[in-house]
Amino acid sequence: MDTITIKDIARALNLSTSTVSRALRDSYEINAETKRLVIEYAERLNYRPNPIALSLKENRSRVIGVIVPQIANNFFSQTINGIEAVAYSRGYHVIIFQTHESFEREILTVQQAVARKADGLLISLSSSTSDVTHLCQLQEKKLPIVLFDRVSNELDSPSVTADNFGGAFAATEHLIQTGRRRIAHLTIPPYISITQERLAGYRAALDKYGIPYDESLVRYAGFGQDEVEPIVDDLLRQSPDAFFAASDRLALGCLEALKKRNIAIPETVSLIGFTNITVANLLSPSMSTVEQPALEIGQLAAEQLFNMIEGKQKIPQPGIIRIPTRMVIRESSQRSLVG
Amino acid sequence: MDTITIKDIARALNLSTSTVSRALRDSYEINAETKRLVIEYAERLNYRPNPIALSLKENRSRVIGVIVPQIANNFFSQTINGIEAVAYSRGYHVIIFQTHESFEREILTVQQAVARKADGLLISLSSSTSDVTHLCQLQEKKLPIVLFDRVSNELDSPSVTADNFGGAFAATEHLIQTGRRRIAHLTIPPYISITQERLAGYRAALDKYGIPYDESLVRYAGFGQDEVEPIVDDLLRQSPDAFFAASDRLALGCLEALKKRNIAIPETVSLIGFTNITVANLLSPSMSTVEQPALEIGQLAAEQLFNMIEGKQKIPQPGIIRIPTRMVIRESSQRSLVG
DNA sequence: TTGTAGGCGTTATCAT
DNA sequence: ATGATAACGCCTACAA
Repeated sequence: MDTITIKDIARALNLSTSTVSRALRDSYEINAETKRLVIEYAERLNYRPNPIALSLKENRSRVIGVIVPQIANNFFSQTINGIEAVAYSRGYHVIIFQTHESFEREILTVQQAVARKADGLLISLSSSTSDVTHLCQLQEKKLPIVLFDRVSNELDSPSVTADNFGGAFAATEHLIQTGRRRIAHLTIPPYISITQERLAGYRAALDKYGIPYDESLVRYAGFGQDEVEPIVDDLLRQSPDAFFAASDRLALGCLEALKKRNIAIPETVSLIGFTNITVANLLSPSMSTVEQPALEIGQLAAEQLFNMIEGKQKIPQPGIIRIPTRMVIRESSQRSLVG
Repeated sequence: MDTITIKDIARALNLSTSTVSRALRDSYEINAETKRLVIEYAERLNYRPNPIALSLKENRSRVIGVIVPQIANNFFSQTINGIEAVAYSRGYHVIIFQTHESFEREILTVQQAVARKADGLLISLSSSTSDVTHLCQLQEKKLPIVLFDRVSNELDSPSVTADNFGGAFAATEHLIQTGRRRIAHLTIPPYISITQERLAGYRAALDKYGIPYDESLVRYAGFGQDEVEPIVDDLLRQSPDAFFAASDRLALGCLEALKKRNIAIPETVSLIGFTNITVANLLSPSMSTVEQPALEIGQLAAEQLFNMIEGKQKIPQPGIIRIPTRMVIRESSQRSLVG
């Protein structure tokens, strides 16, 4: 791999490496003619500074690390899109890591990012992460960290999520207002912040309408292939008159299971995740959704991070920014489950 | 960022950096006691070798670059999953770049990957890439490159795709066998290999059944938001009795447009892309699909790449590996468009 | 068995 | 205006 270096240019032009370096960085104290010569030659040979050498020297990489549980997930891939757009506009590159919902891999992954001298980290916590000391330590070492989506208040960092509470509240309220009382809540593992927030929104809505909270209507599902179906069966035994699923995957799994059992669904609300409105519109039976602003979350999180990285003067305000969700109501024609 | 280096260990233990280095790499020519001491100390301080320094020294990075048009795309995100799994198991890391379907960004992106000393590249070409000399040049410099999904025979590299011809043939044949004769083909930009292959499969099936190829039934759509609808309208004017869409996105766009116009669909086949079978199963109107083995494509492509990177001895067989697709037939109840 | 020196590509400091 | 030198963290040939 015959990469051309500053040395090559220096040799060819009978200059010292320092002169070449200065010429390329357009230093003022350099002869205009020399400068022209160097720049021309560099261009002709398509010289590119070695980012690795620069990283070693400057102890930074112009790379930010993005750590997500899964890439193959509509929400996260759209978030990454937003992050990448912002990073790109600032001349940074993005390196993406997956934790596969494993705490151990999250730790390894964070170590890797740090070892590779990422200038900052954007993290969405794995579902098995309850302890964030590994992140606290980095923060003490002044590494800029921003959490998004799955956040933690154990960590004093800026965080960006959707308004999960509000979205869940609206979804549940809608179901109540259309006559449902026994609303099943199918949700993701309990540790994650979004689960808690969505559950709280659900409970608050029940509260508001004087409907008692019934624990037997709430079920947590992991990320396994065949976990959803038995849980739906289980919930059906509680004779619910509506389903409120906390994610795309669960909502789809739920629909699938119900269809299989030939159960007509009055209305199912999938909270959070149906960024892909196109799909939701075409689903049968139809399903109302709460749309999550994935792109915006990514952009805003990235902007927060760059504020920390570049404007070191500003003290990062460690607080959670919540971006409003948007509810899309799709009425289904049947209501057979309604009491 | 108080990262601990080999120097720190040397100073603390009153040794030279070389001794420490050797001890850590478990060199045979080192005193067992010294070795123990060093390793223990390193562990206690949680020492991690600086990959950047290593990259600079060894002129390689243990990172492979993956270049895709879009991350936020079911197919690509699943492919990346497969790639990552293989890379991870070999101790490599993956850095992902998006070209956003732009030739210019593909070039920039490839340069970046090279500058960052990626040990190899996995590329799915952008839809606006017709010229691959930028890749040929790298190949001459011995950089291992493997193409996947969107390949090119201008480049003598191992390539991995789905059996697009076979999939399209099967899809079209199925439509013919169920009585259709005027099968509209809604497809992606013409430059890309997969478009050509799918079109060829479509034509071959028509041929087999003596149906003349009608150019007015074929339309290419770009990746813009609102491109699909007018094209579908256009196609409808040709009074087709079936649709064969060449991607997830187009198939969904097509369904959406038809639904909006209250047009009953006898059957639409979306070729290639519905990795997300769950969604396809729930769609209304239902739609047969050709499933693409995204994960396997990623894995196989990565394996090819590692063969080139590690077993430099083996001459990479520059040929296209085609992984079979799987067709899932979902019969729709209505057939109103059928002549 | 251990230490010294040089180099990977670049820039900053200090000469000249 | 330009050059020599050292340093970033690591490894390795060579010396001791």
